[in-house]
Amino acid sequence: MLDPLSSLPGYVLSRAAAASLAELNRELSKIGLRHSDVSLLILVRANPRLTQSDAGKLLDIQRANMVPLVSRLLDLSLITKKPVDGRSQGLLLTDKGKKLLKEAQAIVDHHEVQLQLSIPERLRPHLLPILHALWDSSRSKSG
Amino acid sequence: MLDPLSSLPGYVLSRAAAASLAELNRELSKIGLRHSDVSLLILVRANPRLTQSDAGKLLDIQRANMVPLVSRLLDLSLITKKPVDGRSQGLLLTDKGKKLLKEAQAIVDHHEVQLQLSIPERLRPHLLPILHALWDSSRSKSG
DNA sequence: CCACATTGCTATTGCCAATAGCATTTCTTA
DNA sequence: TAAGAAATGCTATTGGCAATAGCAATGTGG
Repeated sequence: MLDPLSSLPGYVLSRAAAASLAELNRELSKIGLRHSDVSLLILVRANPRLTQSDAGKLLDIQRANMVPLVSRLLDLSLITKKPVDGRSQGLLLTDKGKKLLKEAQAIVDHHEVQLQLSIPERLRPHLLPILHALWDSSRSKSG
Repeated sequence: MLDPLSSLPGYVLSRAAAASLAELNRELSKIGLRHSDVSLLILVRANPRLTQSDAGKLLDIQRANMVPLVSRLLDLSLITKKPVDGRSQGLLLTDKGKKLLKEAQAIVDHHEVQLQLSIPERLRPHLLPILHALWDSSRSKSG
């Protein structure tokens, strides 16, 4: 059966990303989180009092779509909000959030290592540069 | 603002794929198609009388989710069904489908070329091998 | 002060994947 | 060949996530 799609980098890129994300989500579901939760938690840990809007900019998630994501983490008591001014609220990890993030981080780390190991050693140094090049170029067309 | 995510290959992979797909869909929307439509059309062109189930296997789309996809292309008169046996039906491109696919192919080709050009020439030969390595490993975990 | 931008939000829509279950048809094999 | 197993196409539903339009409250700069 002919598969003309597998010679198209764009197609393979999408398939690889989808499969990788699905695998990560499978692992993360064991601790009740999704990849989007973890990316936000990691961001808030690195940037305490980060604004919901600014987080959205870094994650390329629109303000409107940040609402249910943040709400979920609030409901789970993984983060809190502290008013920065009258309209903005800085996000902070709770102790529970910090603790759960450590577990999530272990899962993510393992996932990332597996990703690295999955490609031939010879090609490994080129992985991140190539991905960043792809990312940057696509980004410049939309943002 | 710290962005600890951009050093994670898995994260960058997802972001790159999402951005690339969004860009492709933007272009394809001009001719009323989506990337999933085009991938199926390309597959049917390469494998006339391909079964809906087999197409799903190649595209990694479950049988249930193939239904609305195929229905849409039928409604648009881009494909037809010809019974293969009592339960299976082979998919075929209509003349209209062939014509529209040519336009889609031009868009896809341009997209793929841009993708290639977006990364430094030195890294270009490594693109497809790396993506395939990522795809294969993720695939082996789920399929 | 006033026009403008920003923040967080509601509400809706669309795309796509996942699951469970069903009727029909085909294949297997005992 | 009859019976059980598998395959095919489908319905119906759910969940995750992105995109859009619009709103009230708040902040900012001329």
